[in-house]
Amino acid sequence: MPANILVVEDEPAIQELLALNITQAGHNPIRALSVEIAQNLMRETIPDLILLDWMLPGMNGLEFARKLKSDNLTKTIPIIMLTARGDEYDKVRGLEVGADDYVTKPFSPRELNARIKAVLRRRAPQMTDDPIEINGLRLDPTSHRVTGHQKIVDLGPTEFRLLHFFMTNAERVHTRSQLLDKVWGDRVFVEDRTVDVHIRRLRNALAVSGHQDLIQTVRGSGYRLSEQHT
Amino acid sequence: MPANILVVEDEPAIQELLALNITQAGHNPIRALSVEIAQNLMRETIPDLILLDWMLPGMNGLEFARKLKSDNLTKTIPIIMLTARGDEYDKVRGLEVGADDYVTKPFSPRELNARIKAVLRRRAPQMTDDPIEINGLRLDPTSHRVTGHQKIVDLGPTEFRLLHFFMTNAERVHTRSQLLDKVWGDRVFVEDRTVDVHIRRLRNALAVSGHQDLIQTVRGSGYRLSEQHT
DNA sequence: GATATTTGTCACGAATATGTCATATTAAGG
DNA sequence: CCTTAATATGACATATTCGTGACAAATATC
Repeated sequence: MPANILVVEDEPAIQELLALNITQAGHNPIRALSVEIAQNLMRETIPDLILLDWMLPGMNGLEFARKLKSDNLTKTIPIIMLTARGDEYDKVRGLEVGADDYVTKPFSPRELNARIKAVLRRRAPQMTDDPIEINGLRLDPTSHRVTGHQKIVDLGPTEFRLLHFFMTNAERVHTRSQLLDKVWGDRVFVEDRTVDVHIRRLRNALAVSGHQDLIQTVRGSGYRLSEQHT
Repeated sequence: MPANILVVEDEPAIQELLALNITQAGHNPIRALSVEIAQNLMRETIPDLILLDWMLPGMNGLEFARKLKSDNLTKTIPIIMLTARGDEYDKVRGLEVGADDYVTKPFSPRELNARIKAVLRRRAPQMTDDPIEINGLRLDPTSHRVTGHQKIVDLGPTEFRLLHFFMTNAERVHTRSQLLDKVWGDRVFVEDRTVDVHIRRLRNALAVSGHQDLIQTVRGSGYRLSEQHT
């Protein structure tokens, strides 16, 4: 599965190098010479990964990263930062704002590819055992409990898995087949429409705490869990 | 449950990086620039986990790890070692002396956090000999007695161990095989459904003090002891 | 060695969850 | 508006999971 990788780097030679590498790794590089260009490009395509140089003219990488991480739409996009060798200070700052990994310049193509691969492998946020809370709805995997506003939400196994998936991948539209893959498991053969029914059951159950509108229908595409009230 | 994590690393920049990461993961870093300092700090606080650099001035990491693992007081503390990239020799030696995991430098923050979490999760709440009381139900490991509301609850050996485990790991779901592992011991070959039967016997016995609902069924997953009513 | 207790397994009914369909409702485009 | 496609909903047959009582084997107790 080829991924769109946004490369934000002002030095053309290095950018060329990066793009070449990415192409060879079977992915699709999107080049931006500055943060401003990057922001424009992102209006068209939301990339799967961002390679971000830390030293940029104008708005610097740090600021850009912080901005990305504070926006719900983009906060889940992994960022790999490029730092000068031994620039530990940058690394620290980068981690502060939530960069996911870093590569020191001069980088070896091999290392870069390895890290890209590693990060992309985790593209779907791993379902951890940490409790998740969105909009007052709380899901705790270890106790297998869902609560919202002091009320206990009673869910069947499938609905629980479904909600769990939605909460770990919030703000993102999932098609029915994606949901079948991720929630049901890829070996089953069930109708797409079945998802609808489970969505309804989930919404129904969520009504006890007033969260029935949390899962939204995106006509023609699928479903999405979002905190923003449309 | 925040954990105290001792970071033994002589390079200040990297130490800073590690400490920041640990803080962001919700834990409490304790910094030591050398093994000697670490040993002093450990007189005050016994950490829950040790991040140990392998290349240290003075006494090296290997020696320190071996020392920790040979002392009864500290042998159970998990150790994650930091090795230089591809230094397979160190990895082998490290695992030999009982390190629990390793991370190669330069490490990705995400990977580090994942490993920290994994190691800490393995730290199962130890079954102590202290009496436990939940919801008016009291279990005393030393006298092997269970009482609830003045009534004595009569339990068979297996049911006692089962209840003991549930009470030390309350509010979380345990699958049948987890229970078989933890309560029966991991070498036995018993049917999953046997757990059901023992759960019923336990519930039955707990009925004399009105605690029959303390252990709840989580359909499709397992069982859970919880004070909160469904 | 006789008796009581504990333990694992099974069979079967009850409770619950699941997938599918038929039909109602809703949104989008002309 | 009206048409059409997409989604929501209720109902239902089926499948799955759980609770329960019974029972025989193993173990402990006297």
